[in-house]
Amino acid sequence: MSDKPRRDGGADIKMSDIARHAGVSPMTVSRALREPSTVSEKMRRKVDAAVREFGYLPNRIAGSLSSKRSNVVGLIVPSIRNSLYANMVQAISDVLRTNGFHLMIANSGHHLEDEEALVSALLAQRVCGLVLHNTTHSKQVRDLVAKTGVPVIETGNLPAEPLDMVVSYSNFEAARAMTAHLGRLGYRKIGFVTLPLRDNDRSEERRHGYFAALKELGLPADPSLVLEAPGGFAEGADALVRLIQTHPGLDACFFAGDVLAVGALFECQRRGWAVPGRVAIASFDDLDLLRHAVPTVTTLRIPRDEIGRRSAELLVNRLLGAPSERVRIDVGFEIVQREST
Amino acid sequence: MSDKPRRDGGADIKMSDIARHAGVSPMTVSRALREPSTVSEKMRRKVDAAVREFGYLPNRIAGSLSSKRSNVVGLIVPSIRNSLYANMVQAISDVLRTNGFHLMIANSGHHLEDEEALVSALLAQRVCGLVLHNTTHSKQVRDLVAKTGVPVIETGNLPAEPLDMVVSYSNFEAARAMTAHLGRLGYRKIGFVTLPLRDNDRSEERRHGYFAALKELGLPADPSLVLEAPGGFAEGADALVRLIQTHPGLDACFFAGDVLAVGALFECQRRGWAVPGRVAIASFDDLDLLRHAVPTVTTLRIPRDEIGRRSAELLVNRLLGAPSERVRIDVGFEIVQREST
DNA sequence: TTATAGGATGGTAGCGATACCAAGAGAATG
DNA sequence: CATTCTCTTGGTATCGCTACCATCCTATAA
Repeated sequence: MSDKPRRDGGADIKMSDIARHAGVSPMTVSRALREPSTVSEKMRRKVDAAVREFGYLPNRIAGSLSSKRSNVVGLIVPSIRNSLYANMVQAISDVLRTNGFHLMIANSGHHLEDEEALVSALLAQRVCGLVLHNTTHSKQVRDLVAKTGVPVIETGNLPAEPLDMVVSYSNFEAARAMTAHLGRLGYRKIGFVTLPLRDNDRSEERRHGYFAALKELGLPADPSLVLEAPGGFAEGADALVRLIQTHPGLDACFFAGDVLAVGALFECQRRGWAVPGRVAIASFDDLDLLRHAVPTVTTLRIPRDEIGRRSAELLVNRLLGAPSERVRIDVGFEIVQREST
Repeated sequence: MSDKPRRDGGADIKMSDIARHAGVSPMTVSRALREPSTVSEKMRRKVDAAVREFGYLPNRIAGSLSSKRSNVVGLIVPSIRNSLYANMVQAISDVLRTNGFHLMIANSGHHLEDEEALVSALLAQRVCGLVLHNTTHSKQVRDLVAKTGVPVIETGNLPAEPLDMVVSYSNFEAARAMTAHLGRLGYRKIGFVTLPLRDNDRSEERRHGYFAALKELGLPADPSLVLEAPGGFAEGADALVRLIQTHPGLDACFFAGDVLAVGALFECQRRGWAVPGRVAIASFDDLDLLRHAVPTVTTLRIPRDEIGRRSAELLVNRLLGAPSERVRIDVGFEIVQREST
């Protein structure tokens, strides 16, 4: 190939070329492509023919610059890997696509500084909207968002002071509800395993919810019943074993995050601990896995795809002209009682 | 609907504003931002100060149009939900990001027609490169790619006639190797459960691999030992039960796709079928889950993140000027023998 | 028939950056 | 001291499209 990396290939057909070959003005081509109804049948046919003949692809970059309008939404998630986010991303992607928008995705790895850099980068790309799976932001981010005025959806938690629109559930309420549920089932010594609390308001809220429920149940708040563990099968297993060693009377354990519960369940199978006979296990988030494991696992169903869908819908509506009003949607959650408790 | 959706907010600072406030020309600002080394220390400081003062964010859309260069890579996966792809996506995203590129993602839902529409849309956005998790394309797609000359990575299979660059493993070889492995372990009646074959060359290749291995093993090729199932726990369970009902002598089953094996394993636990005593179970793709299940599950390790990483690296190199040559990387696979076989 | 509205077209001027070339200022050379 | 070279800086012309306004034509009303 050539010296300079060229990426527009040989076929560099532009609108004016199509116009010339169709015997119309560039404006007519532009209109025929974007608002066909404003163009006469005859013109439209001429344009369509030329477009097809040359395989013309309008340059959306130029279009965006000229119209000051973009059709790309930016999304920042803590981790793309995590299947919970994946569900949400898929839902967002689907809604955007059916409305002619595209999705630019980035992952912050749970770091606030990274979020800052990514928000800047996405805004520099002039995305027309943002979805942030995170509700605690640096001042920089808040300023940027305020200054540019892009519509923003926050997700993953229900913040006290939202940037703009929010679609989420309450981590506090969810954790409290599950803990209370365990109490109602008669469990008295309930362990709590959480994802790392640092830089993660969601984990923090869940922990508060756990303690709030204990209080309501009239159970002692024993900090040594709380363990912090990075998400993962092995970590869940490990956490359960440690809890049982230090608290032989443990009769239930609530794993507030990602596959921890399943790891623990497998460990019980390995050690021959009956679930829920020896220890009951409850999880957070309705992974498919939990419904099929043996025994099936009690969990909190968070409607991740609904979150994605509604986020995208709100964004699209706003972009299509809906008034700029604060919206706060609590999608709620549901306790799914299964065999493990 | 308000009159005009504006998305550039109040703060609409452009390079010329920064230039004026810094007392330099726009070109100097542009250079100070992109190639600071070509600008004198003094100028750079003036520019930086002004940039910070106004919180200026360069407009990459304008930049791209002007330079005919974009820093966005397009990615099309069959499903964002699927955690296998998620691993790859994350790896791609990471590499791109450290090189200053962004990722636009779309999912085709396994439909070729959708791929076509998405490729067009991404090319209209003037992405500087494409990653396609699919190696069978419509003529339209092949033409588009050829005409625009964008660098393309294909992934997910090793095609006979690649579009451009390929990073993958051989589904045929992988399935053959696993089937042969089961044969070597002494299993004689080996079932095969595959994902839907329609529009999916990867599944098709796996099936061929299975039959090729049977032949090498001198085992009869019995089509009734092959079942097609959509991915999922329940589907895997169901498939195994049906196979065992129709073939009581079944001593092993190879699940060539997505969580099918785990679903089957759970079913065995429910029915009290010993694994591998009653039936051995082998899977495809090294989901974390398989390493932790009880029993642990024999599987094929496909280096999904390596695929993502190397894809992105190839793309970045090409974009940074590497010569345009066909590259075909076979990342291989590995049989992971565990307790289930 | 003339006036007038309204829909369909086209011309022109940007959008906000970068490429390319010209020019000025020093530094280095003979 | 003149001359050449290099390093910075700035001016100008796009990039490919769309907004906006002017124009033209046809249809309807008076």
